[in-house]
Amino acid sequence: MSNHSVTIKDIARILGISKSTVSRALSEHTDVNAKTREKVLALATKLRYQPNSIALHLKQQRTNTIGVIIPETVNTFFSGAVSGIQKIATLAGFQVVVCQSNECYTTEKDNLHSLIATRVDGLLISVSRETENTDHFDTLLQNNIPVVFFDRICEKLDTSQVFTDNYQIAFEATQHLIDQGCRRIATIAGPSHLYTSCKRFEGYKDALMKNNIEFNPDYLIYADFKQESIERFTRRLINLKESPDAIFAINDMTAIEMMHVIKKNGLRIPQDIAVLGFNNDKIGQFVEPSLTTIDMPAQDMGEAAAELLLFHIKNPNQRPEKRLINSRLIVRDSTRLRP
Amino acid sequence: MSNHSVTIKDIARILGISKSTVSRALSEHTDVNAKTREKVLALATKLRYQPNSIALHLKQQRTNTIGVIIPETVNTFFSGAVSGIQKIATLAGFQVVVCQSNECYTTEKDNLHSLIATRVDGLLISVSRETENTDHFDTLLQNNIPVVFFDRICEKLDTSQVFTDNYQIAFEATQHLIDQGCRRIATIAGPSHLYTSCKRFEGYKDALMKNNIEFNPDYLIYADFKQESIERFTRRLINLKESPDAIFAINDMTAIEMMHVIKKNGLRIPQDIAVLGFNNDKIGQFVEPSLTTIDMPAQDMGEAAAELLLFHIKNPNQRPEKRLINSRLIVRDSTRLRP
DNA sequence: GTGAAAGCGCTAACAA
DNA sequence: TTGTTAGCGCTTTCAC
Repeated sequence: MSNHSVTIKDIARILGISKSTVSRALSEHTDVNAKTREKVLALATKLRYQPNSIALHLKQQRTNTIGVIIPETVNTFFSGAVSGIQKIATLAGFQVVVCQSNECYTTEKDNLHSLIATRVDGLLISVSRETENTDHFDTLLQNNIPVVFFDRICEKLDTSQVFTDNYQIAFEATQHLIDQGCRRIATIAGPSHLYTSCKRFEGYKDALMKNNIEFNPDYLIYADFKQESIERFTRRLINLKESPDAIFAINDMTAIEMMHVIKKNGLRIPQDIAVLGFNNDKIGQFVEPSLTTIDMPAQDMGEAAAELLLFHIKNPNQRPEKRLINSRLIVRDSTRLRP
Repeated sequence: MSNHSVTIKDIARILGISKSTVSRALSEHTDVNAKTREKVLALATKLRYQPNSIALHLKQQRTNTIGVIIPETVNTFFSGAVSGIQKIATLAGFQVVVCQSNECYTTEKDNLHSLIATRVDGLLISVSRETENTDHFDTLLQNNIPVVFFDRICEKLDTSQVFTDNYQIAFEATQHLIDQGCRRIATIAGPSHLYTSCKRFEGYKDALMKNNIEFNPDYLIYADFKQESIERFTRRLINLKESPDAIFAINDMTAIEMMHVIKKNGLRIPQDIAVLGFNNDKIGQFVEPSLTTIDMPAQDMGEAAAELLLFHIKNPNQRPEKRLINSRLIVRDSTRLRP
C-alpha cells in the first residue's frame, strides 16, 4: 500500500483554495499572489509533495522517455553507447528504457512494439545481426515517431543516423597490414545485410585491390558465431596450403581468442600471422602481444545519437540528419613488423 | 505531429456505441454481446488501435516499470545482471529503466529520486562504491516502495536482498592459494563499507588465520582506482623485501593488468607469483597463463532479484527475503603450482 | 489573482 | 448487455 501520496487536491483542500491556484503556484509561471504562492510552496515541501508524472504525461501526451534497442548490453561497444545516451538523456530530464534484441530479429520486433506501446517519445536503434527485412520500422515513420539509428544503421530508411566511417577505417587497417608486408590477409565478415559488416568488407577488398592483391575467398570467414567455434575456423585458416599472414578480425574478443589458438599452434604473432582487432577493448593493451585495433567512439556515438533524437523530439518536422563519427586505428605489437 | 492516435472514443463514435462498451469488448473480460465485440475488435484492428498505456497507468496508479540502479553498465557483471533482470521483466510485461551511478554517491541519490519521481513500481539496486550513508534509501521504506538490493547490498536495511557467498568464496580462493604452497598472499580490497569488499576481505583473513599465516598489512592494497594506477601498486608489491607469492585481485581486468606488469618485470606466473581474479570474464581463458577466477552468477542474480521484486510488487505487504546465490572457484593455470 | 470546469484516455460502479 | 457517470492528477481556458 503505497503511501497515499499527496496531490495538489490535498494541498488545495488544506489551504482552502482551488486546485488550479495550487497548480499555478507550483508551476512558477503565471502570476499568483506572492503570499498564496509561499503558503503553497511551504505546505508542498512540508507534505513532500511530488508531482505525479503519470498525470503529466497523460496531459502532455509525452512520457519524457526514450527507448533504446541494441543487440546486447554485454558488449562493451553497446554498453559504452548506452552510457553516452544516458548521460545526454539525464541532462535533458529524460529516462532511458533499454531493450536487447539479443541479435534476434523477432525479439527486435517485440522490443519495438513494446516500446511503442509504452509511448516512448523517441527511439534509438542499432539493428540486430539477423535483421534483413526492415519493414517493422515503417510504423515509426508512418506514425511520425522520432527515431535515430546508430552504428548498425538502415541506409534505406529515411531517418536520422549516426555512424562511423566503417569503409574508410577498414581500408586504412588493411592498408596498414599491407604496409607491414602482409599479403595474405584473412578477414571475418558478418552478414552482408548488416551495414557495418558490409562497409568494412568493402573497405578491406578495396584496399587489397588498390594494392593489386587478389581477393582470396579462402581467406574470408563468414561468422555467424552460432555453430562454428572460433577455434575451429582459426585452425582451418592456419592449415590452408597458403595460410594467411594476417587476420583482420571482427572484434577484439574474437581477435584475442584467435591469437590464443594461433599461439597454441606454435605460430608467432606478428611474425607468422599479424592480428588486428576492432573495438579497442581495454583488455587489448594487456594481452601478448598487445593488440592492434580500431577505436570505436562508443560513448560519443551514443551521445550524438541521443542529442539528435532529442532535437527531433523537440522539433517534430525537421529533416533527418546523418552524423559521421570518426574511428581511428591504434597500432600495437600484434601487427608491428616493420619499424 | 504524432499520428493523432485512435482512442476508444473514436471507435465508440464510429460504431455509435458507448466508450465503456468498447472498453469492455477490448478487455475480453465482462460479458458483452458477441456481435458487438466482433465489430469492435474488427474496427480496432482496422484502425490499428493501441491502448494508451499512460492513461492506464494513471488509472491503475502503476507504471509496469521497474527501475534499476547499478554502478556501471560497462562492467560485465552488471551488464550480465541487467540481462537477467530484463529477461524476467519482459516475461512479466514490465519495462526496465536502468540508471548508472558511476560509482558516485550523489549520482546514486539523483538516480533514486528521478526513478521515484517517474513512479516506477519497484527498484533493483546495487550500491555505488562511494555509498556509506544509506539514508537516502529510507524514502523507499517510508513510502512502501518495493525494493530489492542485489550483490552490493545494504545489510542494515530491512529489505529483500540477493547476494553471493562473498565470505565463503574468498575463503575458498585463499585456501586454494595456500594449498598451492603460497604463503605471502597479497590482496586488493575495496572500501570496507561496501558489502562485497568487506565480506571478501574477511574470508581472505580468516583463511590465513585458519592456516596460521599472519596477516601482513603490506600485502593489502586499498583500491580506490582513482588516483593510483594498477601498474604503480603492482610494482610496489613486487619491490617489497618479502614480495608476495600470490595476488588475490578484485576482478579479472585488474588481475590481467597486474599479470601484464608482473611479466614485464621478468617474473613468472604462477611460479613466482600466482594470480587469482574475480568475475570469470570470458577473456580469462585466453590470457597467458589462463586466469584462475571466481565465477559470479551475474545473470542468475539479476533474475533472482527481478523475480523477488515482482513478487513484492504483486504482494505488497510481504516480509523481506534474503536470497543467496552460489559462486564458484574456477582453477586455471595462473595459480596451478601443484598437480 | 483566483475559481470553475473541461479534458487527456481509460476503467468501473451503478443504473437501466 | 449496454450506457451514464465519476474519477485517476494535472493543466488550462474562460469567467469573474
